[in-house]
Amino acid sequence: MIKNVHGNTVDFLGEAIVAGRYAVGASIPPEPMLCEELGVSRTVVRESVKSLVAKGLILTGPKVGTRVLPSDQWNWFDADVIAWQVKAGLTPDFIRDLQDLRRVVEPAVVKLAALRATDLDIAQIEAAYAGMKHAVTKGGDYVTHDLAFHQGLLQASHNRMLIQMSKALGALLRTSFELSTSRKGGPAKSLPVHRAVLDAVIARNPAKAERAICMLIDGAHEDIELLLASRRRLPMVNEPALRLKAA
Amino acid sequence: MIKNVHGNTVDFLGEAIVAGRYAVGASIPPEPMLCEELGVSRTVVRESVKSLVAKGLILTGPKVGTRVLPSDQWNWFDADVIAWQVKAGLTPDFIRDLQDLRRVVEPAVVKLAALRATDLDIAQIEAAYAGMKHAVTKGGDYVTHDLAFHQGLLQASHNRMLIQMSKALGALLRTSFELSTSRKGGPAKSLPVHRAVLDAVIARNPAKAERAICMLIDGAHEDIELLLASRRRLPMVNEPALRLKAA
DNA sequence: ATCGTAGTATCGTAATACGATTAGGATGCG
DNA sequence: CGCATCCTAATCGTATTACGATACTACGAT
Repeated sequence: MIKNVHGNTVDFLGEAIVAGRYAVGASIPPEPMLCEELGVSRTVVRESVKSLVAKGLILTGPKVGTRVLPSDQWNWFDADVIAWQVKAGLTPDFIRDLQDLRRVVEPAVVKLAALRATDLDIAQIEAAYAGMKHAVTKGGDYVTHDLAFHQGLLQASHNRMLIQMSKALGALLRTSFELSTSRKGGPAKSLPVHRAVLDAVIARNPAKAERAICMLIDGAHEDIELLLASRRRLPMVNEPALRLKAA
Repeated sequence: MIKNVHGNTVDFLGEAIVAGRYAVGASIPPEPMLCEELGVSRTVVRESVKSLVAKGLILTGPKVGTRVLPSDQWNWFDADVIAWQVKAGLTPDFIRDLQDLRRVVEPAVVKLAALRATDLDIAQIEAAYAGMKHAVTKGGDYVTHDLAFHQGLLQASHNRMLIQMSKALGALLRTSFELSTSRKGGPAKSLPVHRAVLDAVIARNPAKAERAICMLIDGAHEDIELLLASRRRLPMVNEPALRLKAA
Protein backbone atom coordinates (compact mmCIF):
# COMPACT_ATOMS: atom_id res chain seq x y z
CA MET A 1 0.00 0.00 0.00
CA ILE A 2 2.68 2.48 -0.94
CA LYS A 3 1.51 5.62 -2.59
CA ASN A 4 3.81 8.59 -2.37
CA VAL A 5 6.10 10.04 0.23
CA HIS A 6 3.72 12.80 1.16
CA GLY A 7 0.73 10.51 1.57
CA ASN A 8 2.67 8.09 3.71
CA THR A 9 3.98 10.85 5.90
CA VAL A 10 0.56 12.36 6.45
CA ASP A 11 -0.84 8.96 7.27
CA PHE A 12 1.96 8.19 9.66
CA LEU A 13 1.63 11.45 11.56
CA GLY A 14 -2.15 11.56 11.41
CA GLU A 15 -2.46 8.05 12.69
CA ALA A 16 0.02 8.70 15.47
CA ILE A 17 -1.87 11.78 16.58
CA VAL A 18 -5.32 10.22 16.40
CA ALA A 19 -4.03 7.17 18.23
CA GLY A 20 -3.00 9.47 21.05
CA ARG A 21 0.71 8.86 20.79
CA TYR A 22 1.27 12.54 21.40
CA ALA A 23 -0.48 14.07 24.37
CA VAL A 24 -3.02 16.81 23.65
CA GLY A 25 -1.43 20.21 23.98
CA ALA A 26 2.05 18.80 23.79
CA SER A 27 4.49 19.43 21.00
CA ILE A 28 5.42 16.75 18.54
CA PRO A 29 9.09 16.41 17.60
CA PRO A 30 10.53 19.36 15.66
CA GLU A 31 10.74 19.19 11.92
CA PRO A 32 14.39 18.17 11.58
CA MET A 33 13.83 15.28 13.96
CA LEU A 34 10.81 14.05 12.00
CA CYS A 35 12.83 14.28 8.81
CA GLU A 36 15.46 12.03 10.27
CA GLU A 37 12.98 9.62 11.81
CA LEU A 38 10.95 9.19 8.65
CA GLY A 39 13.80 9.53 6.23
CA VAL A 40 12.18 12.29 4.21
CA SER A 41 13.06 15.86 3.39
CA ARG A 42 11.85 18.79 5.36
CA THR A 43 9.72 19.82 2.39
CA VAL A 44 7.63 16.71 2.78
CA VAL A 45 7.35 17.04 6.52
CA ARG A 46 6.18 20.63 6.23
CA GLU A 47 3.60 19.86 3.58
CA SER A 48 2.32 16.99 5.67
CA VAL A 49 2.10 19.17 8.73
CA LYS A 50 0.13 21.71 6.73
CA SER A 51 -2.29 19.00 5.69
CA LEU A 52 -2.84 18.05 9.30
CA VAL A 53 -3.32 21.67 10.24
CA ALA A 54 -5.96 21.90 7.53
CA LYS A 55 -7.76 18.97 9.14
CA GLY A 56 -7.67 20.67 12.51
CA LEU A 57 -5.48 18.12 14.25
CA ILE A 58 -2.60 20.41 15.09
CA LEU A 59 -1.46 23.99 15.04
CA THR A 60 2.00 25.37 14.48
CA GLY A 61 3.94 28.45 15.34
CA PRO A 62 7.52 29.63 15.42
CA LYS A 63 9.29 28.36 18.47
CA VAL A 64 6.04 26.95 19.95
CA GLY A 65 6.49 23.95 17.74
CA THR A 66 3.66 21.81 16.48
CA ARG A 67 1.00 21.14 19.10
CA VAL A 68 -1.79 18.63 19.15
CA LEU A 69 -5.23 20.22 19.42
CA PRO A 70 -8.02 18.77 21.58
CA SER A 71 -10.03 16.19 19.72
CA ASP A 72 -13.21 18.25 19.62
CA GLN A 73 -11.48 20.60 17.22
CA TRP A 74 -10.62 17.89 14.73
CA ASN A 75 -12.53 17.62 11.48
CA TRP A 76 -14.46 14.53 12.43
CA PHE A 77 -16.15 14.34 9.05
CA ASP A 78 -12.87 14.15 7.22
CA ALA A 79 -12.43 10.77 5.59
CA ASP A 80 -8.79 10.52 6.63
CA VAL A 81 -9.46 11.38 10.24
CA ILE A 82 -12.16 8.74 10.39
CA ALA A 83 -9.89 6.19 8.78
CA TRP A 84 -7.10 6.91 11.24
CA GLN A 85 -9.46 6.61 14.16
CA VAL A 86 -10.76 3.31 12.89
CA LYS A 87 -7.25 2.03 12.36
CA ALA A 88 -6.12 3.23 15.76
CA GLY A 89 -8.96 1.38 17.42
CA LEU A 90 -12.57 2.35 17.95
CA THR A 91 -12.99 3.93 21.30
CA PRO A 92 -16.32 3.63 23.08
CA ASP A 93 -16.60 7.42 22.92
CA PHE A 94 -16.16 7.43 19.19
CA ILE A 95 -18.72 4.70 18.68
CA ARG A 96 -21.19 6.38 21.00
CA ASP A 97 -20.83 9.65 19.11
CA LEU A 98 -21.37 7.91 15.81
CA GLN A 99 -24.38 6.09 17.15
CA ASP A 100 -25.95 9.35 18.29
CA LEU A 101 -25.24 10.77 14.89
CA ARG A 102 -26.80 7.89 13.08
CA ARG A 103 -29.99 8.00 15.11
CA VAL A 104 -30.25 11.68 14.34
CA VAL A 105 -29.29 11.67 10.71
CA GLU A 106 -30.54 8.53 9.07
CA PRO A 107 -34.26 8.97 9.79
CA ALA A 108 -34.05 12.50 8.48
CA VAL A 109 -32.11 11.36 5.45
CA VAL A 110 -34.62 8.75 4.38
CA LYS A 111 -37.42 11.26 4.74
CA LEU A 112 -35.58 13.62 2.41
CA ALA A 113 -34.68 10.74 0.12
CA ALA A 114 -38.34 9.76 -0.14
CA LEU A 115 -39.07 13.27 -1.33
CA ARG A 116 -36.10 13.90 -3.57
CA ALA A 117 -34.70 10.64 -4.91
CA THR A 118 -34.21 10.58 -8.66
CA ASP A 119 -34.64 7.48 -10.78
CA LEU A 120 -30.89 7.14 -10.88
CA ASP A 121 -30.63 7.29 -7.09
CA ILE A 122 -33.24 4.58 -6.75
CA ALA A 123 -31.53 2.44 -9.35
CA GLN A 124 -28.30 2.62 -7.41
CA ILE A 125 -29.93 1.72 -4.12
CA GLU A 126 -31.77 -1.08 -5.85
CA ALA A 127 -28.46 -2.38 -7.18
CA ALA A 128 -26.99 -2.29 -3.69
CA TYR A 129 -29.99 -4.19 -2.38
CA ALA A 130 -29.56 -6.80 -5.08
CA GLY A 131 -25.94 -7.20 -4.01
CA MET A 132 -26.99 -7.71 -0.40
CA LYS A 133 -29.58 -10.28 -1.39
CA HIS A 134 -27.05 -12.11 -3.49
CA ALA A 135 -24.59 -12.14 -0.60
CA VAL A 136 -27.19 -13.68 1.67
CA THR A 137 -28.47 -16.35 -0.69
CA LYS A 138 -25.30 -17.31 -2.52
CA GLY A 139 -22.65 -16.06 -0.16
CA GLY A 140 -20.36 -13.13 -0.76
CA ASP A 141 -19.51 -9.74 0.59
CA TYR A 142 -22.53 -8.42 2.43
CA VAL A 143 -21.10 -5.38 4.14
CA THR A 144 -19.87 -3.64 1.00
CA HIS A 145 -23.34 -3.66 -0.48
CA ASP A 146 -24.86 -2.70 2.83
CA LEU A 147 -22.62 0.34 2.85
CA ALA A 148 -23.57 1.11 -0.74
CA PHE A 149 -27.23 0.91 0.25
CA HIS A 150 -26.88 3.47 3.00
CA GLN A 151 -24.59 5.65 0.93
CA GLY A 152 -27.18 5.62 -1.82
CA LEU A 153 -29.74 6.85 0.67
CA LEU A 154 -27.45 9.69 1.73
CA GLN A 155 -26.89 10.58 -1.91
CA ALA A 156 -30.61 10.61 -2.57
CA SER A 157 -31.11 13.25 0.11
CA HIS A 158 -29.32 15.64 -2.27
CA ASN A 159 -27.85 17.54 0.62
CA ARG A 160 -24.12 18.09 0.55
CA MET A 161 -23.83 18.27 4.32
CA LEU A 162 -25.68 15.03 4.83
CA ILE A 163 -23.80 13.28 2.04
CA GLN A 164 -20.60 14.21 3.78
CA MET A 165 -21.49 11.97 6.67
CA SER A 166 -21.29 8.82 4.62
CA LYS A 167 -17.66 8.16 5.51
CA ALA A 168 -18.35 8.55 9.20
CA LEU A 169 -21.51 6.48 9.19
CA GLY A 170 -19.73 3.91 7.05
CA ALA A 171 -17.27 3.34 9.85
CA LEU A 172 -20.13 2.69 12.23
CA LEU A 173 -21.95 0.36 9.88
CA ARG A 174 -18.79 -1.59 9.28
CA THR A 175 -18.32 -1.94 13.01
CA SER A 176 -21.85 -3.05 13.69
CA PHE A 177 -21.47 -5.60 10.95
CA GLU A 178 -18.35 -6.93 12.63
CA LEU A 179 -20.78 -8.25 15.22
CA SER A 180 -23.56 -9.44 12.99
CA THR A 181 -21.28 -11.93 11.31
CA SER A 182 -21.06 -13.86 14.54
CA ARG A 183 -24.80 -14.33 14.72
CA LYS A 184 -25.67 -16.33 11.66
CA GLY A 185 -29.10 -14.86 10.98
CA GLY A 186 -27.93 -11.23 11.08
CA PRO A 187 -27.89 -10.29 7.42
CA ALA A 188 -30.83 -12.50 6.53
CA LYS A 189 -32.89 -10.83 9.21
CA SER A 190 -32.06 -7.28 8.23
CA LEU A 191 -32.65 -7.84 4.53
CA PRO A 192 -36.45 -7.44 4.58
CA VAL A 193 -36.12 -4.30 6.67
CA HIS A 194 -33.83 -2.81 4.05
CA ARG A 195 -36.41 -3.77 1.45
CA ALA A 196 -39.08 -1.96 3.42
CA VAL A 197 -36.99 1.20 3.51
CA LEU A 198 -36.37 1.09 -0.20
CA ASP A 199 -40.02 0.40 -1.00
CA ALA A 200 -41.11 3.35 1.09
CA VAL A 201 -38.65 5.61 -0.71
CA ILE A 202 -39.88 4.39 -4.07
CA ALA A 203 -43.45 4.96 -2.93
CA ARG A 204 -42.46 8.52 -1.92
CA ASN A 205 -43.75 7.87 1.56
CA PRO A 206 -41.49 9.72 4.01
CA ALA A 207 -43.31 8.64 7.16
CA LYS A 208 -43.21 4.99 6.25
CA ALA A 209 -39.56 5.24 5.25
CA GLU A 210 -38.72 6.79 8.57
CA ARG A 211 -40.47 4.04 10.50
CA ALA A 212 -38.63 1.40 8.50
CA ILE A 213 -35.20 2.89 8.98
CA CYS A 214 -35.85 3.25 12.69
CA MET A 215 -36.43 -0.48 12.88
CA LEU A 216 -33.12 -0.99 11.13
CA ILE A 217 -31.30 1.30 13.51
CA ASP A 218 -32.86 -0.26 16.57
CA GLY A 219 -31.73 -3.63 15.33
CA ALA A 220 -28.18 -2.46 14.99
CA HIS A 221 -28.44 -0.74 18.33
CA GLU A 222 -28.27 -4.01 20.24
CA ASP A 223 -25.20 -5.12 18.33
CA ILE A 224 -23.41 -1.93 19.21
CA GLU A 225 -24.33 -2.17 22.85
CA LEU A 226 -22.98 -5.69 22.89
CA LEU A 227 -19.82 -4.44 21.29
CA LEU A 228 -19.39 -1.69 23.83
CA ALA A 229 -20.04 -4.10 26.67
CA SER A 230 -17.51 -6.62 25.42
CA ARG A 231 -14.74 -4.12 24.80
CA ARG A 232 -14.65 -2.22 28.01
CA ARG A 233 -11.18 -0.90 27.50
CA LEU A 234 -9.43 -0.41 24.20
CA PRO A 235 -5.73 -0.16 23.43
CA MET A 236 -5.78 3.58 22.95
CA VAL A 237 -5.78 5.39 26.24
CA ASN A 238 -3.11 7.81 27.25
CA GLU A 239 0.09 6.08 26.50
CA PRO A 240 3.34 7.88 27.21
CA ALA A 241 3.69 8.71 23.53
CA LEU A 242 6.68 8.34 21.36
CA ARG A 243 8.99 10.83 22.97
CA LEU A 244 8.54 14.51 23.29
CA LYS A 245 11.63 16.06 24.71
CA ALA A 246 14.45 13.62 25.12
CA ALA A 247 16.57 15.88 27.29
CA MET B 1 -6.27 41.47 8.37
CA ILE B 2 -2.84 40.28 7.39
CA LYS B 3 -1.65 37.12 9.04
CA ASN B 4 1.10 35.25 7.22
CA VAL B 5 1.93 34.48 3.65
CA HIS B 6 0.69 30.93 3.83
CA GLY B 7 -2.64 31.85 5.40
CA ASN B 8 -3.27 34.57 2.87
CA THR B 9 -2.46 32.29 0.00
CA VAL B 10 -4.75 29.54 1.24
CA ASP B 11 -7.53 32.05 1.71
CA PHE B 12 -7.03 33.55 -1.69
CA LEU B 13 -7.09 30.22 -3.48
CA GLY B 14 -9.80 28.71 -1.30
CA GLU B 15 -12.04 31.69 -1.78
CA ALA B 16 -11.46 31.69 -5.51
CA ILE B 17 -12.34 28.02 -5.78
CA VAL B 18 -15.41 28.19 -3.56
CA ALA B 19 -16.58 31.28 -5.41
CA GLY B 20 -16.51 29.24 -8.59
CA ARG B 21 -13.81 31.23 -10.33
CA TYR B 22 -12.37 27.98 -11.59
CA ALA B 23 -14.77 25.59 -13.27
CA VAL B 24 -15.24 22.21 -11.63
CA GLY B 25 -12.99 19.65 -13.19
CA ALA B 26 -10.79 22.26 -14.77
CA SER B 27 -7.20 22.90 -13.87
CA ILE B 28 -6.13 25.97 -11.99
CA PRO B 29 -2.98 27.73 -13.15
CA PRO B 30 0.23 25.76 -12.67
CA GLU B 31 2.37 26.41 -9.64
CA PRO B 32 4.92 28.77 -11.24
CA MET B 33 2.13 30.94 -12.56
CA LEU B 34 0.50 31.19 -9.16
CA CYS B 35 3.85 32.11 -7.65
CA GLU B 36 4.17 34.98 -10.03
CA GLU B 37 0.55 36.09 -9.68
CA LEU B 38 0.62 36.09 -5.90
CA GLY B 39 4.21 37.11 -5.49
CA VAL B 40 5.14 34.23 -3.25
CA SER B 41 7.57 31.39 -3.46
CA ARG B 42 6.70 27.99 -4.79
CA THR B 43 7.12 26.58 -1.29
CA VAL B 44 4.17 28.61 -0.09
CA VAL B 45 2.04 27.77 -3.10
CA ARG B 46 2.67 24.06 -2.65
CA GLU B 47 1.89 24.10 1.06
CA SER B 48 -1.28 26.04 0.36
CA VAL B 49 -2.31 23.59 -2.31
CA LYS B 50 -1.73 20.74 0.11
CA SER B 51 -3.99 22.45 2.61
CA LEU B 52 -6.74 22.71 0.04
CA VAL B 53 -6.27 19.08 -0.94
CA ALA B 54 -6.67 18.20 2.73
CA LYS B 55 -9.99 20.03 2.72
CA GLY B 56 -11.14 18.11 -0.32
CA LEU B 57 -11.41 21.11 -2.65
CA ILE B 58 -8.88 19.99 -5.22
CA LEU B 59 -6.67 17.13 -6.24
CA THR B 60 -3.27 17.20 -7.82
CA GLY B 61 -1.18 14.98 -10.00
CA PRO B 62 1.84 15.21 -12.24
CA LYS B 63 0.94 16.66 -15.60
CA VAL B 64 -2.78 16.71 -14.79
CA GLY B 65 -2.23 19.86 -12.82
CA THR B 66 -4.44 20.90 -9.96
CA ARG B 67 -8.10 20.23 -10.61
CA VAL B 68 -11.16 21.49 -8.79
CA LEU B 69 -13.29 18.69 -7.33
CA PRO B 70 -17.10 18.71 -7.45
CA SER B 71 -18.53 20.54 -4.48
CA ASP B 72 -20.09 17.47 -2.93
CA GLN B 73 -16.61 16.23 -2.15
CA TRP B 74 -15.61 19.32 -0.23
CA ASN B 75 -15.34 19.20 3.54
CA TRP B 76 -18.45 21.22 4.18
CA PHE B 77 -17.96 21.15 7.93
CA ASP B 78 -14.58 22.77 7.68
CA ALA B 79 -14.62 26.22 9.21
CA ASP B 80 -12.55 27.71 6.41
CA VAL B 81 -14.70 26.25 3.66
CA ILE B 82 -17.79 27.65 5.33
CA ALA B 83 -16.15 31.03 5.74
CA TRP B 84 -15.13 31.15 2.09
CA GLN B 85 -18.62 30.20 0.98
CA VAL B 86 -20.13 32.89 3.14
CA LYS B 87 -17.70 35.45 1.82
CA ALA B 88 -18.27 34.38 -1.77
CA GLY B 89 -21.99 34.82 -1.38
CA LEU B 90 -24.63 32.50 0.02
CA THR B 91 -26.16 30.51 -2.76
CA PRO B 92 -29.74 29.33 -2.41
CA ASP B 93 -28.44 25.76 -2.56
CA PHE B 94 -26.07 26.34 0.30
CA ILE B 95 -28.74 27.94 2.45
CA ARG B 96 -31.23 25.21 1.65
CA ASP B 97 -28.71 22.55 2.64
CA LEU B 98 -27.97 24.32 5.89
CA GLN B 99 -31.64 24.73 6.62
CA ASP B 100 -32.21 21.00 6.15
CA LEU B 101 -29.30 20.36 8.41
CA ARG B 102 -30.58 22.63 11.11
CA ARG B 103 -34.03 21.08 11.13
CA VAL B 104 -32.42 17.69 11.48
CA VAL B 105 -29.72 18.49 13.97
CA GLU B 106 -30.94 21.10 16.39
CA PRO B 107 -33.97 19.23 17.75
CA ALA B 108 -31.78 16.19 18.33
CA VAL B 109 -29.10 18.33 19.92
CA VAL B 110 -31.38 19.91 22.48
CA LYS B 111 -32.75 16.50 23.41
CA LEU B 112 -29.22 15.29 24.08
CA ALA B 113 -28.38 18.54 25.83
CA ALA B 114 -31.35 18.11 28.14
CA LEU B 115 -29.94 14.73 29.12
CA ARG B 116 -26.27 15.52 29.31
CA ALA B 117 -25.71 19.21 30.03
CA THR B 118 -23.32 19.90 32.88
CA ASP B 119 -23.66 22.83 35.23
CA LEU B 120 -20.91 24.56 33.34
CA ASP B 121 -22.72 24.06 30.04
CA ILE B 122 -25.87 25.55 31.48
CA ALA B 123 -24.00 28.47 32.97
CA GLN B 124 -22.54 29.29 29.56
CA ILE B 125 -25.89 29.11 27.83
CA GLU B 126 -27.38 31.20 30.60
CA ALA B 127 -24.66 33.80 30.06
CA ALA B 128 -25.41 33.87 26.36
CA TYR B 129 -29.09 34.34 27.11
CA ALA B 130 -28.28 37.21 29.44
CA GLY B 131 -26.30 38.80 26.62
CA MET B 132 -29.23 38.45 24.25
CA LYS B 133 -31.59 39.96 26.76
CA HIS B 134 -29.25 42.85 27.37
CA ALA B 135 -28.96 43.47 23.67
CA VAL B 136 -32.74 43.66 23.34
CA THR B 137 -33.41 45.90 26.32
CA LYS B 138 -30.40 48.18 26.23
CA GLY B 139 -29.20 47.76 22.70
CA GLY B 140 -26.07 45.99 21.59
CA ASP B 141 -24.92 43.03 19.61
CA TYR B 142 -27.70 40.48 19.57
CA VAL B 143 -26.41 38.03 17.02
CA THR B 144 -23.14 37.25 18.77
CA HIS B 145 -24.95 36.13 21.88
CA ASP B 146 -27.53 34.30 19.84
CA LEU B 147 -24.71 32.35 18.24
CA ALA B 148 -23.18 31.68 21.64
CA PHE B 149 -26.54 30.38 22.82
CA HIS B 150 -26.82 27.84 20.07
CA GLN B 151 -23.16 26.92 20.28
CA GLY B 152 -23.61 26.28 23.98
CA LEU B 153 -26.44 23.92 23.16
CA LEU B 154 -24.22 22.05 20.71
CA GLN B 155 -21.49 21.86 23.31
CA ALA B 156 -23.91 20.50 25.88
CA SER B 157 -24.74 17.58 23.61
CA HIS B 158 -21.22 16.33 24.34
CA ASN B 159 -20.97 14.79 20.91
CA ARG B 160 -17.91 15.72 18.88
CA MET B 161 -19.68 15.21 15.57
CA LEU B 162 -22.56 17.45 16.52
CA ILE B 163 -20.28 20.09 18.03
CA GLN B 164 -18.47 20.25 14.73
CA MET B 165 -21.56 21.63 13.08
CA SER B 166 -21.48 24.84 15.03
CA LYS B 167 -19.49 26.72 12.40
CA ALA B 168 -21.86 25.65 9.68
CA LEU B 169 -25.00 26.38 11.63
CA GLY B 170 -23.47 29.65 12.75
CA ALA B 171 -23.35 30.77 9.16
CA LEU B 172 -27.04 30.01 8.80
CA LEU B 173 -28.01 31.75 12.01
CA ARG B 174 -26.05 34.81 11.04
CA THR B 175 -27.85 34.86 7.72
CA SER B 176 -31.27 34.46 9.19
CA PHE B 177 -30.46 37.25 11.58
CA GLU B 178 -29.52 39.46 8.67
CA LEU B 179 -33.23 39.46 7.93
CA SER B 180 -34.57 39.79 11.43
CA THR B 181 -32.85 43.11 11.92
CA SER B 182 -35.12 44.63 9.33
CA ARG B 183 -38.23 43.64 11.25
CA LYS B 184 -37.98 45.51 14.50
CA GLY B 185 -39.66 42.96 16.73
CA GLY B 186 -37.46 40.06 15.63
CA PRO B 187 -35.12 39.62 18.56
CA ALA B 188 -37.69 40.64 21.15
CA LYS B 189 -40.07 38.04 19.80
CA SER B 190 -37.57 35.19 19.75
CA LEU B 191 -36.22 35.90 23.23
CA PRO B 192 -38.95 34.10 25.19
CA VAL B 193 -38.66 31.09 22.91
CA HIS B 194 -34.97 30.88 23.68
CA ARG B 195 -35.85 31.10 27.35
CA ALA B 196 -38.25 28.19 26.95
CA VAL B 197 -35.53 26.06 25.37
CA LEU B 198 -33.10 26.83 28.13
CA ASP B 199 -35.67 26.18 30.86
CA ALA B 200 -36.51 22.81 29.35
CA VAL B 201 -32.84 21.88 29.25
CA ILE B 202 -32.40 22.92 32.86
CA ALA B 203 -35.49 20.92 33.77
CA ARG B 204 -33.97 17.91 31.98
CA ASN B 205 -37.06 17.62 29.85
CA PRO B 206 -35.98 16.46 26.38
CA ALA B 207 -39.46 16.41 24.87
CA LYS B 208 -40.26 19.92 26.00
CA ALA B 209 -36.87 21.17 24.84
CA GLU B 210 -37.46 19.69 21.44
CA ARG B 211 -40.86 21.34 21.10
CA ALA B 212 -39.39 24.68 22.07
CA ILE B 213 -36.50 24.56 19.64
CA CYS B 214 -38.88 23.56 16.85
CA MET B 215 -40.81 26.74 17.45
CA LEU B 216 -37.57 28.65 17.18
CA ILE B 217 -36.64 26.95 13.94
CA ASP B 218 -40.05 27.45 12.42
CA GLY B 219 -39.81 31.13 13.23
CA ALA B 220 -36.50 31.42 11.44
CA HIS B 221 -37.87 29.36 8.59
CA GLU B 222 -40.00 32.20 7.30
CA ASP B 223 -37.07 34.58 7.37
CA ILE B 224 -34.99 32.22 5.29
CA GLU B 225 -37.75 31.69 2.77
CA LEU B 226 -38.07 35.42 2.42
CA LEU B 227 -34.36 35.65 1.91
CA LEU B 228 -34.37 32.99 -0.76
CA ALA B 229 -37.29 34.61 -2.51
CA SER B 230 -35.67 38.04 -2.51
CA ARG B 231 -32.31 36.87 -3.81
CA ARG B 232 -33.28 34.82 -6.79
CA ARG B 233 -29.91 34.99 -8.42
CA LEU B 234 -26.59 35.45 -6.69
CA PRO B 235 -23.27 36.64 -8.10
CA MET B 236 -21.70 33.22 -8.10
CA VAL B 237 -22.80 31.20 -11.07
CA ASN B 238 -20.43 29.88 -13.66
CA GLU B 239 -18.25 32.76 -14.53
CA PRO B 240 -15.51 32.25 -17.09
CA ALA B 241 -12.93 32.05 -14.30
CA LEU B 242 -9.69 33.88 -14.01
CA ARG B 243 -7.67 32.36 -16.78
CA LEU B 244 -6.74 28.80 -17.34
CA LYS B 245 -4.47 28.54 -20.31
CA ALA B 246 -3.29 31.85 -21.63
CA ALA B 247 -1.51 30.46 -24.65
C1' DA C 1 12.46 39.74 43.84
C1' DT C 2 11.08 41.54 39.53
C1' DC C 3 11.71 43.29 35.29
C1' DG C 4 14.15 43.69 31.04
C1' DT C 5 17.10 42.07 27.63
C1' DA C 6 19.80 38.95 24.94
C1' DG C 7 20.25 34.30 23.28
C1' DT C 8 18.52 30.38 20.98
C1' DA C 9 15.49 26.89 19.33
C1' DT C 10 12.05 26.34 15.93
C1' DC C 11 9.05 27.48 12.42
C1' DG C 12 8.30 30.58 8.00
C1' DT C 13 9.77 31.71 3.49
C1' DA C 14 12.71 31.74 -0.56
C1' DA C 15 15.43 29.86 -4.32
C1' DT C 16 17.30 26.15 -7.05
C1' DA C 17 17.83 21.64 -8.92
C1' DC C 18 16.54 17.30 -10.60
C1' DG C 19 13.55 13.15 -10.66
C1' DA C 20 8.86 11.05 -11.64
C1' DT C 21 4.69 10.76 -13.99
C1' DT C 22 1.45 11.04 -17.56
C1' DA C 23 -1.54 13.62 -20.88
C1' DG C 24 -1.70 14.34 -25.34
C1' DG C 25 0.19 14.76 -29.61
C1' DA C 26 3.41 12.73 -33.23
C1' DT C 27 4.35 8.84 -35.79
C1' DG C 28 3.91 4.69 -38.23
C1' DC C 29 1.26 0.83 -39.58
C1' DG C 30 -2.81 -1.66 -41.24
C1' DC D 1 -8.25 7.12 -43.46
C1' DG D 2 -8.43 5.21 -38.77
C1' DC D 3 -6.24 3.24 -35.00
C1' DA D 4 -2.54 1.66 -32.04
C1' DT D 5 1.93 2.81 -30.33
C1' DC D 6 5.61 5.58 -28.83
C1' DC D 7 7.70 9.83 -27.44
C1' DT D 8 7.97 14.39 -25.81
C1' DA D 9 7.24 17.91 -22.81
C1' DA D 10 4.55 20.04 -19.24
C1' DT D 11 3.78 19.72 -14.51
C1' DC D 12 3.98 18.04 -10.08
C1' DG D 13 7.10 15.54 -6.40
C1' DT D 14 11.10 15.68 -3.63
C1' DA D 15 15.55 17.22 -1.88
C1' DT D 16 18.77 20.75 -0.38
C1' DT D 17 20.40 25.06 1.33
C1' DA D 18 19.98 29.51 3.28
C1' DC D 19 18.25 33.16 5.97
C1' DG D 20 14.52 35.77 8.32
C1' DA D 21 10.90 35.99 12.04
C1' DT D 22 9.24 34.78 16.35
C1' DA D 23 8.51 33.39 20.95
C1' DC D 24 10.22 30.92 24.88
C1' DT D 25 14.16 30.81 28.36
C1' DA D 26 17.43 32.15 31.23
C1' DC D 27 20.46 35.25 32.85
C1' DG D 28 21.68 39.56 34.80
C1' DA D 29 20.76 44.31 36.35
C1' DT D 30 18.30 47.22 39.26
